[in-house]
Amino acid sequence: MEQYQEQLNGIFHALADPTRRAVIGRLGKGPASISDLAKPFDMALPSFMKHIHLLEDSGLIRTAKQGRVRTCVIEKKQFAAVETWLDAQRAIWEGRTDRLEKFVTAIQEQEDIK
Amino acid sequence: MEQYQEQLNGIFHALADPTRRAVIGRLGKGPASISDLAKPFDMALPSFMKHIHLLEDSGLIRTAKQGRVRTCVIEKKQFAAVETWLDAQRAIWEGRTDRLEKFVTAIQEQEDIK
DNA sequence: CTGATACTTAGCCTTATGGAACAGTATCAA
DNA sequence: TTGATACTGTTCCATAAGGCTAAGTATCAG
Repeated sequence: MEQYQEQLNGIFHALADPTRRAVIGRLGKGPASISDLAKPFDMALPSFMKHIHLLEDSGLIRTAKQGRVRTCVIEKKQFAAVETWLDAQRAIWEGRTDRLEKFVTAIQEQEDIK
Repeated sequence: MEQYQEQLNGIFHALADPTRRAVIGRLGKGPASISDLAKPFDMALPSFMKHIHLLEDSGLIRTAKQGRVRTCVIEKKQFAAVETWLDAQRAIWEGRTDRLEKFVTAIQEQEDIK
């Protein structure tokens, strides 16, 4: 539960940068290598790599190296955390008291205490 | 369009902090004053205010002062931007070529160039 | 084996973030 | 009118974020 919060921190932070959102957009069309991904950006490779690392740490993408090429893939499952959070908010707005809301208000309470 | 990107920067950044998400969660239940909102957090008021300002700048909440009390309200409409972006990503994943995707790939292209 | 390619590592720099303290200002309540 | 309440403004601090260059490593192509 606390872990869910940290997951959200990472995901939202990752999505807060336009470069990283663009990478997500690109990877939505299929896997790509680092240099392919980096091409459209006017940025030194090491700088770009930081974005990739951050995306990977957030769980939004996965990467693997084959020979000298690192290939990146989108991790669609991870986006569910955002969906869940949004749904949770709507549940609160609508005063719903179903299982989803209970799950969420529990988290919310945890958060409030902390 | 460029504006949409900056909106997303602000929103995602705002949501990347657990204190701010907790405030959103609380405001989902109804309006509240600054000090009511701040109560659950072990944080000096000026520090807390920064979160409020940031949330307000992102458009996720609105605030107004009456006498000495500033009341905060959630701005549900603003969450639509996140929804739109998520839908857009799914549209890309699914290779959809409807209007939504066209809108989004246009944005994506813009982003890629920049 | 040698050069080019594709990252990686390491360090540096500037600005932003998230926290603090402390001192104000402006209501409201008595 | 005086004290408490509810912010607000200012300044400071440590760390993280996002960029850079320069140098290093590890394939792969010839």
